Amino acid sequence: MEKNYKDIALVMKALSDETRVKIYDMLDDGELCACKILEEFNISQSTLSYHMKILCDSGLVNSRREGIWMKYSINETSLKAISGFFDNISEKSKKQTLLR
Amino acid sequence: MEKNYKDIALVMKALSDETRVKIYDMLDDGELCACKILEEFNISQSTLSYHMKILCDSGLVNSRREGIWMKYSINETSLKAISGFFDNISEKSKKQTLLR
DNA sequence: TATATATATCGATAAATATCAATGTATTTA
DNA sequence: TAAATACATTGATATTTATCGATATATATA
Repeated sequence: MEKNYKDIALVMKALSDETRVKIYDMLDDGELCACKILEEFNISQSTLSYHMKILCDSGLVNSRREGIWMKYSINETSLKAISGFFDNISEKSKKQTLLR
Repeated sequence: MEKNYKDIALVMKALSDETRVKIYDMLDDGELCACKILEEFNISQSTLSYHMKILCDSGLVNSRREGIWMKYSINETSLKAISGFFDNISEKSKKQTLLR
C-alpha cells in the first residue's frame, strides 16, 4: 500500500501552528461556531478565518453554515487516518526495538 | 493537566514537510545513517542535514555518532506522546458524537 | 428593501522556511 | 600527520506563512 506522504504532510502543516492545535483540541468537546473560538484568542477575525480555512482544507475539520454562523467540528475519518499513521509507525518501530 | 500546545505544534511542524514525513516513516524499519537516507532523495547533503536537525530538535528522532556516521532512529517516547495526543482527541470526540 | 451580524477575501508586510553551494569540523585510515 | 569520508554550519535567496485592516459576501430581521 502506497502512503500519501503529501497528504500527511498537509495535515501536519495544519497542526504546525500553536493556535490551530488549540482550536483542534477545543473541538473535541464538540462543534463550535467561529465566534466562540474567536473569544479564546487574541487574534483578528480575519486571522481566525485564515486558520479555519487551513484546518478545513487539510480535511481535519468539518464546517457547515447554520444561519449566519459557521460551525466547525472534528472530521472523524481524518482523525482516524492520522491516528493510524502514528499507530502504524509505533507498531513497526516497536518490533524493531525487540529485534535489537 | 495542562497541555503544551507549543511542543505539539513543534512536533507537527517537524512533520509538516513531505521529505521529513518520508524520512520519519523510513525510520520505522530501524536505525539508519544519513548517507542511506540521502540515497532515497534528490536533495543536497546540506538540505538533508537541515531536515535531520529539525526532526531531532523536535524530539521525534534520536541521533548518535558511530565513527564517521550519524545514525538516526525514532524516539519512542516522543512517538507515544504524539500518538497519545490524537488518541485522546479521538476518545473525547467519539463521546461527543454519541451525545448528538 | 435597508440594516445588522457573522464570516470570507484581498492587499500589504514582516517573519519564517526550504534550498543550494561553499566551507568548516570530526573521525578514520594510510 | 595528511588525506579521505561523513556530516554540520554559513550565507544567500526564493518561497511560504501569519498577521492585520479594509472590504466583500451571506444570512436574518426590522
